[in-house]
Amino acid sequence: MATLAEIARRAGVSSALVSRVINNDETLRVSQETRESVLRVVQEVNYAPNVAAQSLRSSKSGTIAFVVHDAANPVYGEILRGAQAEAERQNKAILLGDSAAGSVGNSRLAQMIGGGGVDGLILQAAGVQADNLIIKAAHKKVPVVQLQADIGLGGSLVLLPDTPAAEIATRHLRELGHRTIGCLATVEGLTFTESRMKGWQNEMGADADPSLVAHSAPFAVEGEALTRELLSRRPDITGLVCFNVVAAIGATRAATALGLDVPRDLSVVSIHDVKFAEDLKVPLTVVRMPLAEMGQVATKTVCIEAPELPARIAIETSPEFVHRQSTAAPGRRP
Amino acid sequence: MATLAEIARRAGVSSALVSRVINNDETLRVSQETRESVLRVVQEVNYAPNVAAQSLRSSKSGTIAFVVHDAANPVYGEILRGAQAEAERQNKAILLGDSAAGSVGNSRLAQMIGGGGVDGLILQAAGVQADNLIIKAAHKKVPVVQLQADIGLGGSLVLLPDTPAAEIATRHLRELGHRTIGCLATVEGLTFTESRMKGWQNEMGADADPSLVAHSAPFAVEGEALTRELLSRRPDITGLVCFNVVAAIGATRAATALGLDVPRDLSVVSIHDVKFAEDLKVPLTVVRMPLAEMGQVATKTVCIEAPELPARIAIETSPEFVHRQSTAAPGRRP
DNA sequence: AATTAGTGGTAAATCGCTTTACCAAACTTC
DNA sequence: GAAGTTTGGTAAAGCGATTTACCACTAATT
Repeated sequence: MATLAEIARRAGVSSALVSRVINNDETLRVSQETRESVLRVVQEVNYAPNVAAQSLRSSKSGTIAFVVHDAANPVYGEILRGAQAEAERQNKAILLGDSAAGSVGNSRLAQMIGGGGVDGLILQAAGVQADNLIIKAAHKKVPVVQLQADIGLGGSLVLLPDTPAAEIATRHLRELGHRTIGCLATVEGLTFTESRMKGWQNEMGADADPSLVAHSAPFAVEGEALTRELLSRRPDITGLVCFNVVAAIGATRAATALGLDVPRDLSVVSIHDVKFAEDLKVPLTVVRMPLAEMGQVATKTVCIEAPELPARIAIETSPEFVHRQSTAAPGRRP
Repeated sequence: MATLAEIARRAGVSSALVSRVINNDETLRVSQETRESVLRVVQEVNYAPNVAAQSLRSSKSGTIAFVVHDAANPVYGEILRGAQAEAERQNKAILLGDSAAGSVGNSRLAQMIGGGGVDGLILQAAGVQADNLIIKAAHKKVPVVQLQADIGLGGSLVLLPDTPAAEIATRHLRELGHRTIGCLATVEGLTFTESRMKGWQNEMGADADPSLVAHSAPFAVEGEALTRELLSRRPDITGLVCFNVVAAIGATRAATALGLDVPRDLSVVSIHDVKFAEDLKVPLTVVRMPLAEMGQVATKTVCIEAPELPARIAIETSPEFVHRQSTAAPGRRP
């Protein structure tokens, strides 16, 4: 692997000169021929600067960590896609951490976060308490952006239009004539859960009753179990707003298992879309969130070179309502 | 950010000593009290070694690059999960590259690969020609493992039990009584495509006719289009083996659009499973591949410290047949 | 002739960690 | 008491890139 010194030797100049030529140092005065001979050697040996050395010198790694609690979750895929695109623009590479795949805390990634090996940290920890060790590692060492929920890491918090999304979903059911609308929410206490709850409440008005609410982790089995419970508690429910599409799929399973037809007996609308929604037994009516944009904004934010990041960033892009066949007027087929 | 020197100063010793204490140098003779006072300071300042410096000194980055051409593809998610788990064991962090999300070639990731910033490269480029620049960057600088298809990068090639999987799928249809079985294959010429073709041929024997084969990229729309074409060419097809589950979903769309019932008029079996397969209109019968294991093996292989990696590694774990409702005897409902 | 101004570079110090080689001082041993 | 031996460390040389300060040499100006 070629080094600057090697090139300098071959070109018969100093390594300082080579570095300054390569980096287009404006203050450098160099003859055309010297410059060219340096560049020729650079080509010849296919030179690539050693990133560790650059990183050591500059205290910049060119890397940001993106930590989720389940990389296989389709929702994160889209956030990641947005993050990746923006990272490309910022000339950063993305280190992927999966807090479900193991304890991120004492992983290499944590070492890197603690040891100046990343320029920023984006953390998506919805539903699971963040790994304390990673928090500690990151503490004051690296810009942090939290996605969707404030789990006390400090740094920026990027939020989706959660309240509007829940309002859109709920309003849709109200407009179809539903009055008793259940709320299959996400994990209690998380920022986005509370914002979505507010959206549901806003539209439900006096009809918002605590017994209509269940909190589910974003897994199908849990969505199914909690929907069963919810429906046994409130058999009068005709519509259900789900805060997570994976839980919503569980909800349709529960309905089917209980002999209910979706949407005739139970309308289901969810936040977040899923691939192949059209191919499901019950194609879900959903409210799409600007997930890629969130990933993009988070990445951009974490790359800002500023003493203090903005505390909160709200993604303003409107959620997109997608009507499929899981919702209809009560008692009706679509 | 604390440095070794800082700790040394505080503890009143040399930084060499601190380093050797921290790294448990067996050859170091040190008094108990000195050791303890060093460790105390290390705790106090919450010391984390600078990874760039370590990396520069050791020529190891503790990082491996995992490059796919579409990180959102569910199939890769599982490979990635396996890779991540093994990376944890090897104490490596994973840099994720998405060759679809942008040109990996001149990205930071490519710089890192070329500049000693990664200890290994795992490349999944099925169906898309690999980015030449990344190939060049990696050339002879870093151990490379290719997944599923040899795209001329050298290094190791990790292969799934492709032929057995295709055999299992095809045999299943044969045993149900199908004779005219189409083959919705993946991109022609790729290693795994050819291996699966062989599996199909093995079971079809004399019935293997080239007109029964179509090659599709792993997208639903393309699977749909090619299935239409295939069925118009060979309307006598009663069973279809798909090499990719996403294309298989497209195939069921095509069948439905043509007024065919799956499985009564067309049985569909696919390689690879997908989440929520049970919730699809047509729950797909599939042959699951040991994807996580492939990710794990690839990671382990790329981490081997050896002059030469093994050229080929075959994953021997048997594919897992999962019978759902997309296959039945010709003319029958399940 | 002496000074100034420009041209075309270079030396050397960091960045922070690791490792090899070496060395005082204290303690044994003969 | 001279020669080893052990104990408990340290000095210094890198790893490779960047950057600041400085310098030799030529050409132009006074």
